[in-house]
Amino acid sequence: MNDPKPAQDLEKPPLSGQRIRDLRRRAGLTLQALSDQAGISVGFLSQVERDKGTPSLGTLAQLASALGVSIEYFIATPKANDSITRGQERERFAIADSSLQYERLSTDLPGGTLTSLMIHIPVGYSSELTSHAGEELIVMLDGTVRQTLGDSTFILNAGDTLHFMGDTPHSFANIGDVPARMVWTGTSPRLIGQKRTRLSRD
Amino acid sequence: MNDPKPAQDLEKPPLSGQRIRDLRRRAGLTLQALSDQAGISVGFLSQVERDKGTPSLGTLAQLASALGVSIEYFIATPKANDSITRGQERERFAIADSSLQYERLSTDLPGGTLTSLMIHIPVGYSSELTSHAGEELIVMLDGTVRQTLGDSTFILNAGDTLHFMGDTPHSFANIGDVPARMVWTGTSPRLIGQKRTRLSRD
DNA sequence: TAAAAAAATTTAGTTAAGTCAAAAAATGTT
DNA sequence: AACATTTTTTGACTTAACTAAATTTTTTTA
Repeated sequence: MNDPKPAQDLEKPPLSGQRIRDLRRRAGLTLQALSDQAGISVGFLSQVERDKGTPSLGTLAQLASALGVSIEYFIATPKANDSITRGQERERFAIADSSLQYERLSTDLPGGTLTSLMIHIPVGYSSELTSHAGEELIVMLDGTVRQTLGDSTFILNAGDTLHFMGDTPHSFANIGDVPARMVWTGTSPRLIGQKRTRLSRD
Repeated sequence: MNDPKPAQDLEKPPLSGQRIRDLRRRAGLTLQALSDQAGISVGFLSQVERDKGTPSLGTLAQLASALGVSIEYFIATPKANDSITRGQERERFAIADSSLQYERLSTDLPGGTLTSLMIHIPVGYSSELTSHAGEELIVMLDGTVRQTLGDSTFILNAGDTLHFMGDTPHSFANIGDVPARMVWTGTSPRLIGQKRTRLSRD
């Protein structure tokens, strides 16, 4: 742990005051009106909107609440590179020692939160129970899957979807007699530290 | 705009110190190591992790960067209700005066950012150019779509995907001879006061 | 198992920036 | 042009963001 590189050069906070202003105007509010709702002074709000001041997280939460959005909306996002994948060309990966296979649909966009996978679930496969931060949305394309979610259990067929917060313990299993396929999309950060094995296409 | 209810209930800032701690431990870092990387003192980091102190946005950005995640990861999220949709039961909606139809796959989870739609694109349909905050990911299920993205144009067939930031001006059109179908997923926030259908990218 | 080392927490501060109220300036309305 | 409304600026206050160092706790070592 020598020569630790500071993560940042004491940059400005990653807050876009312009987004607050745009939202306020879209809602047809004056500075005074919004400041009243958010419980801050009108002068400070003016400064925040013009990036001449930075609110604390608590104050930012109040602004978000008054404007009916979540805090993330105000966070400035860096520029990103787009990504396209081709159905005929995507490689399949497998978690180490697992028959589960998946294709990566999304890419790592700076500051992005979306991760999406095409998951191929063999007949009889059953996952372990897991939970983590972020949202998850499953779109079933083929087959039949039993999804547990907390104390609930859902049978999902092609066309069905399930949208839930990932911190609820959840698992899934292919209970049909054909391989199942789903599009899994999540907003948990990319913390996938598990080993991946590259498979040839079948 | 009278009797403005102050949003300030003297709440704690919406920060989950535990998430920072979990992430640090998962990365195998000591308090000292992470504080060095983030450029803050070890004592303060300890307090932040135990919710006994709140970092400024700038400091939070440094922590996020040092841990390789985005700020959103640390924001505490309220409890949510999960949602399931059935392929055979979902209603189709249309934008006013448009032949474009869509089904809602996701639900509104408090503090959530994920929105997902099944979009049915008639032959010959062409959308207007649009841009907005948030990420977008398209998974093509059927048909052929021409997607413009900034200066780029992509032909997307069944199985192809495209992942991009929504602030790049973009549009799409069905250029095939059969109806097209895509799963659209986005992280743009749900703006209060705006028609929900705005999210269908028109 | 005791001692040493490492890691985490607590404490007692400093200080700068978050935030204010009021004045001034800019903008909108009639 | 006069007035009202909205926004910005200004000069302050104060408190919490953040520190270094001491203390405690936990882990490692022999």
